[in-house]
Amino acid sequence: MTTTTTNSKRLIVIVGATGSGKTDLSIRLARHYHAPILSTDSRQLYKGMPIGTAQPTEEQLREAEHHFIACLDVEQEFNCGQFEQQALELLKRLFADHDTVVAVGGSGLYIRALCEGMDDLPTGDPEIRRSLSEKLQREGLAALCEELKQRDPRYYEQVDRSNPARVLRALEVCRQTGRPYSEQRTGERRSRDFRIIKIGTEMERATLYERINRRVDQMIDEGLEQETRALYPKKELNALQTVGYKELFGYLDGAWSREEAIELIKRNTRRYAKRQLTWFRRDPEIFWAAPDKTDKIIAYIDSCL
RNA sequence: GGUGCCAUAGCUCAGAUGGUAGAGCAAAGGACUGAAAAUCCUUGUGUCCGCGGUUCGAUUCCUCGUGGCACCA
Repeated sequence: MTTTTTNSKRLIVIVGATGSGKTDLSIRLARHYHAPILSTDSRQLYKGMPIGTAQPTEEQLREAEHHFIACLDVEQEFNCGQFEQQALELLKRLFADHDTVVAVGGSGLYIRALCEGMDDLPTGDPEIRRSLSEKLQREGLAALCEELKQRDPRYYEQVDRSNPARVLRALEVCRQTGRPYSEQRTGERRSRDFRIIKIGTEMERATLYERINRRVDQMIDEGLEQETRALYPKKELNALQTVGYKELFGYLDGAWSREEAIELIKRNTRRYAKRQLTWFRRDPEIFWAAPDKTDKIIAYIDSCL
C-alpha cells in the first residue's frame, strides 16, 4: 500500500442547530466506526449544567467514549483558542489507536477553530478588558471606536462599529500587543493532518421549532429549575450566560413569572438555533442530511476518499 | 328566535370625513477569530371575512350572507 499516514485518519464533524438530532447521530456513527466522540459545544464542557445544555445522558455516555463533556468547573474561563489547542492534543492521542473520531456540537466558532485554526492572538488580559469595559460604560461606544480609529484604522473601517464586543476585543488586542489587531489577523486556514468530513443535521424549520419547544418542557420536567438554583450564586460567570439559565435567573430575581421564563427559554433557543443555521449555511463543505438517515450518511462518509 | 357590537399581518390590535394600510409581539435574512448558547445589524410578511350595490375609485359607506361575542327572550 502506498497510503500515506497523513490522511488515513479522519474526523467526522457533525454540525447543526440545537435540538436537531446531533447527539443521537453522533452515537450511532461512533458505534458504527468504533470511534470516540469529541464535543465541540462551548457549554456542554461545563459541570453542573447537564439538563440546560442537553448533555448526553448517563446512558448515552456509556454507549460511546466521550470527551470534553462536563470537564470544566463553571468558574474556569475557556475560549476557542484553548479549545483548538486542547482538542488537537486530544485528537493526536485518539488517532493513535483510532482511525476515526466523531466531533459533535453546535458552537460554530469552536468548530472553525478545530477545523481551520485560529490566528495567533492573545486571550484578553482581564485588567485591560476591565479598563475597556469601564471606558465603554463611562464614555460610550463612540469613544471606543475613536480609540480604535487611532490604533487600527484599517480594522476600524471594516468592523461592525455598533457591536461593543467586536470593538472591545480589537482594542484589547491592540493595547495588549501594542500592534494593530488587523495586522495579526491573517485569516489563514491551518492544515490538519487528518481528513475532515462535515455532516449537517438537516430538519424543516417548523419541525425543529416544535422539537425545541418540547425539549424545553422536558428540561423543566427533568429539574432545570433546581439545576439553575444551584448555579444562581454564580450567575455572573460567562459559562452561565446561557439560554435556559439566564431566563430562570430572571424568574428567580422576580423579573418575570415562571411561565414567562419558560416561554422566553423557548424563544431564545429558537433564535439561537437560527443563528447557528446562519453560521453553518455558508460552509460549503457541509453535507446536509436528515439526522435519522444514518445509512445515507454512512454511505456519504465512506464515499469520501 | 330578536337586538346590538365586532371581523385588518402568524397573534393582539390601531387606522383612514372613500385614493389598496401600520404598531407591539412572534417571525425571517445577515454579520461574527480567544465572552460565541455571547455580541450585533437589517426586514412588514396582508384577497383589510364573502357576494353584490353606490362611486372615477370601496378595506372604509349601504344591502344580504357567514363566523364570533354580548344582551334580551
